Amino acid sequence: MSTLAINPPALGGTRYKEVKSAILAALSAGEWKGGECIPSEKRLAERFGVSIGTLRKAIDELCAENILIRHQGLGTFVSMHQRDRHFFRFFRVVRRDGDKAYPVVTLIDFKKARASREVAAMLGIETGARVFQFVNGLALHGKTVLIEHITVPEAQFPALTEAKLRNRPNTLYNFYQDVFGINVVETDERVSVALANEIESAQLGVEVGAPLLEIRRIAYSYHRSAVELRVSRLNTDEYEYIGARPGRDEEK
Amino acid sequence: MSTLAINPPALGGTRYKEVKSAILAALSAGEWKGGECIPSEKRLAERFGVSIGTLRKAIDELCAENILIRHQGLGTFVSMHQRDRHFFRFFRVVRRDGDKAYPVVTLIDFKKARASREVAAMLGIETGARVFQFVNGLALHGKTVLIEHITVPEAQFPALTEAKLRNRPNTLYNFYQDVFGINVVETDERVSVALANEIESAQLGVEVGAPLLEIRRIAYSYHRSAVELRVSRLNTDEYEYIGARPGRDEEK
DNA sequence: AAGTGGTCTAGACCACTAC
DNA sequence: TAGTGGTCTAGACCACTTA
Repeated sequence: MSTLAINPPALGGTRYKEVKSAILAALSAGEWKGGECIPSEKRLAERFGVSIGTLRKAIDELCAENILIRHQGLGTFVSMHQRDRHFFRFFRVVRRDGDKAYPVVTLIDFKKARASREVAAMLGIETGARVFQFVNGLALHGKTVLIEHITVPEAQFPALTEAKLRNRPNTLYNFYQDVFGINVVETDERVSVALANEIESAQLGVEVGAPLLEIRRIAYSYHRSAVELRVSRLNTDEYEYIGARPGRDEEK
Repeated sequence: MSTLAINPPALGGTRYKEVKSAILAALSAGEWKGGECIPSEKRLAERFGVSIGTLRKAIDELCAENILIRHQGLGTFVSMHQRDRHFFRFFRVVRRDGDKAYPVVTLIDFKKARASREVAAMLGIETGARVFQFVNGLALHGKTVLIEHITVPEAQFPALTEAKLRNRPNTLYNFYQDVFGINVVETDERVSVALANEIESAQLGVEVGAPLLEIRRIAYSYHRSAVELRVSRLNTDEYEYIGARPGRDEEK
């Protein structure tokens, strides 16, 4: 049907913004899934009743936001952020000499819980809502240097189990995408200093009270809806956090 | 003359990339200075012998990189990153509740020195080259929470003096732009944990050995030429560092 | 009213990928 | 060879700014 046809620059302001919203809506609705190819520019232009140039401008923005990926001669695909080199877009820890390595992840703990007021506020859910909480240890070059405390809402991750988590073949965000249809496209991170507790001390091989880098991350899906809360603690003896690159506009 | 005219997709690959390079070259040459208006799109299109659409694509990318800023009805301007809201593109410290405040800067120390091997490597200059080193204390909400150790090459900052530094009206990067014609357009930052020394202890009001967040920044001008090295130490009792926002592509 | 950038069109031709 | 996205054109009209 043409319920998806676009009207004159009504609500969104401009045609290409309307087209962009329509594509985003189709993505949210699951019309095209992670890694799949969306229709050709020509077909989409016809579907939305705009010229190719306008359609391209909409897709340009979605590509700039890493929501879509173009491949010349192949088509335009729904981004799978977590594969290959894209991995380091979200994993921002490197050795002091700049060497980037893939971490070996170990699941340390897994449990069901209820969202505290703070957690609920950050995830945009109700206080007391059911959540899963799990803890990962990440090893780089054979040594555990990072502990992650992850919280996700049960509502968005139905039937998540420790076994599924342990047996996932890919990265965590890839797992979210494949199993739950959740696409992490953006994160906010705040960094500060914290002191190692007993558990971290044991896992990281540092003394209790040793200073660690604490990274608090909220991960978002398409319409900036929060899907995951993650508090990580990093031993910065040999590794560092890659900070900002204000190449693009970030605040407005 | 038409030495600036563009040839068929020769070296750079595509027309708009050539145009982009030509504009970047004109900027480096100082043809248009910080804050100034560059010629209209129509005029530039004629000058480079391309259509408006192609010229716009070149400028689109330069705007995306925050090198130019468009103002509808007014013109396109050479970006002054450090003014107003743009300030927080480079100043990535906020109170834990998210409140953003402008820091009050105090010059604590200023001296001439020679570049060590490490500093020289990071700044892309020769070991032993003359540099200026100065130290700032930054206060937020009336309390000093950040100490910056800044190193700049004398070659690029001729006749920099303590007095000039102290009397600058604007932000530091604005000062670089106005006085030395140096445009900071990009930075790399690495974050780790460090322990307060005596000086930091006194300035920040923490104990010697208290854990601080250390941010090491290299600031770059147009062609990714390094212009400043800055090591900052932050007391994260009440403030945090704003980390990555992988909304855009950063590594390739 | 004049000048600017912002949007949009309806094509053309090229480069790349797959078959 | 057919289909895809990538580049480029030569305009039109709109929205905004300044005067």
